Amino acid sequence: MSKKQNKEGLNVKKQENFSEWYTQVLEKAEVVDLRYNVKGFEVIRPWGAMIIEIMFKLYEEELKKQGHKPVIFPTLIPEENFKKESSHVKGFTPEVFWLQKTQGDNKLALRPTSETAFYQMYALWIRSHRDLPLKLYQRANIFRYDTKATRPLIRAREFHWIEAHNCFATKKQAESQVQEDIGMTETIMHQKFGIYFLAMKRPKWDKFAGAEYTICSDVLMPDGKFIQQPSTHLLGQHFSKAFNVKFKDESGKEDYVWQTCYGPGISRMLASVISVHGDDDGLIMPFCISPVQVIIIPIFNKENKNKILKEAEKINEKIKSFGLKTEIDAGEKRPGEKYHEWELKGVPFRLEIGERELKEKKLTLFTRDTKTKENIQIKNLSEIKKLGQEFDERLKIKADKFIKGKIINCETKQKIKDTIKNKKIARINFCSVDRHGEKCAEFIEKELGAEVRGVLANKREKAKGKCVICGKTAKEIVYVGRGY
RNA sequence: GGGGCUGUGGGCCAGCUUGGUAAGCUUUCAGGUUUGGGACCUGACGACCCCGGUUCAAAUCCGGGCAGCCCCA
Repeated sequence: MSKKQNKEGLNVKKQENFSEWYTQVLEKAEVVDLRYNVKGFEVIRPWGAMIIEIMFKLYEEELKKQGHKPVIFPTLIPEENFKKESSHVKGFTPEVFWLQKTQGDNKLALRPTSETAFYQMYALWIRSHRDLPLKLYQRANIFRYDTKATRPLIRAREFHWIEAHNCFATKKQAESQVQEDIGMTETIMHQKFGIYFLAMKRPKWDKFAGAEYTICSDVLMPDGKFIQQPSTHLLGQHFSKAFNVKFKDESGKEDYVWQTCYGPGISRMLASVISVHGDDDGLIMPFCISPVQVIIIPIFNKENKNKILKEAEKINEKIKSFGLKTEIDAGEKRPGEKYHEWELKGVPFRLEIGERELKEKKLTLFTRDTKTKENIQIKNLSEIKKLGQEFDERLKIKADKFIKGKIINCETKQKIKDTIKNKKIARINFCSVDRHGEKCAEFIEKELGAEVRGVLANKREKAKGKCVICGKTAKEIVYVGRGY
């Protein structure tokens, strides 16, 4: 290993070895520390935690805007709650972490998700149509004993998410909530964080345990694998019947509420932000979620140190006054080393201030994604806010392009196989996403090494012809890819 | 779930075949010198994943465990 490679920078290229790149960038940019000694659990370090905090905030602001209120539920759920909804208990029991301490005959679980905690309380809180709609969310960590290989942030056994649990008087209202949820994923994850997704209605055999249907946002990672991001579920009345969540309508008639739930996984979303935007020099944080939006690097020597630092402080205050997150790196390291560190951390803009800048009353501005340096007049510093928006727009456009040309229509099994091998997505005629298609899906998993991710949620695509797998009449067009 | 590989100072790793004083680079700390793209000099701190077995003697061989990575399902 050469001297250069021993330094703190990355020594693999994202394109050549994504797995290794991902692990390195997580640790070297100090997002997480992977040395914690429980499988599937990682320590999130300050840089990562600050990013996650901002992501939570943006998401929660949007939830509140859409009429949700926050709530905080206990981490423990008694076994009897799980058992109330039969498919839920079947789906989640294998993944539950059970506690050794029990409550009478009741085993206690670390929540893998909180439907069964929320809804017994909803039964107490909801009496009348006046109590509806009820839209609550919580910020929570949840625990799932995933039996697949774990990957930091991508597939962890603890993750940090938001879960929203909503109740309505009618199915129609519940269905429009599902649409609102997809819209929220678009507004926050795509428009703000720059992560492009396909809204996929999952096949019947792959829906959330206890739901009528599930719509997920599938994000394509640089290695050609899908990662499931926020999903929204139409729970219908399955849970409300199980937990006896009833209301009286205007005419005094009693009915079970219609429910939905929505789960944006923030830690997992961070995995996508890192993977989608990052490059061979490290992270590239979107301006709107970077804990430091502008890093100021003073360039000084013994003689002019005080003068330069004082000037840097002035600039810092000025940028702060525009409502931006900024910091001065006044340490004794040489400028070059500071440049590398902050580029590794993905800070969008760097301002350099030294003797030269002082003389000419301008600053040198480096932009992380384009790696360009330009001069900016001190009096024009307020422009940085606008530059930040342009920065995020560029990231988004670049990320959107990634999926272009990746969706391949496949008419034969061999072509599906080749498409998957080429890290692309197969779009195929498929017999059916209800029970009858499951055998074909199993074939695809076993023989072709990929998963049926579902049908497009918001675009009715008509299939013509035969199912590529079994040859029966195709009812649907489905998307097939590898998944995490 | 199946297979493969790996585990040595904070980080990257050599040593393991053939058992016998654990090497190097980097980081960190102290001092000096320096500061416009990963500087240099001097000195110091710091390690064999865990449990058991074989042996006069185990980083090394054997068994088990734990953790990580990769491939497959």
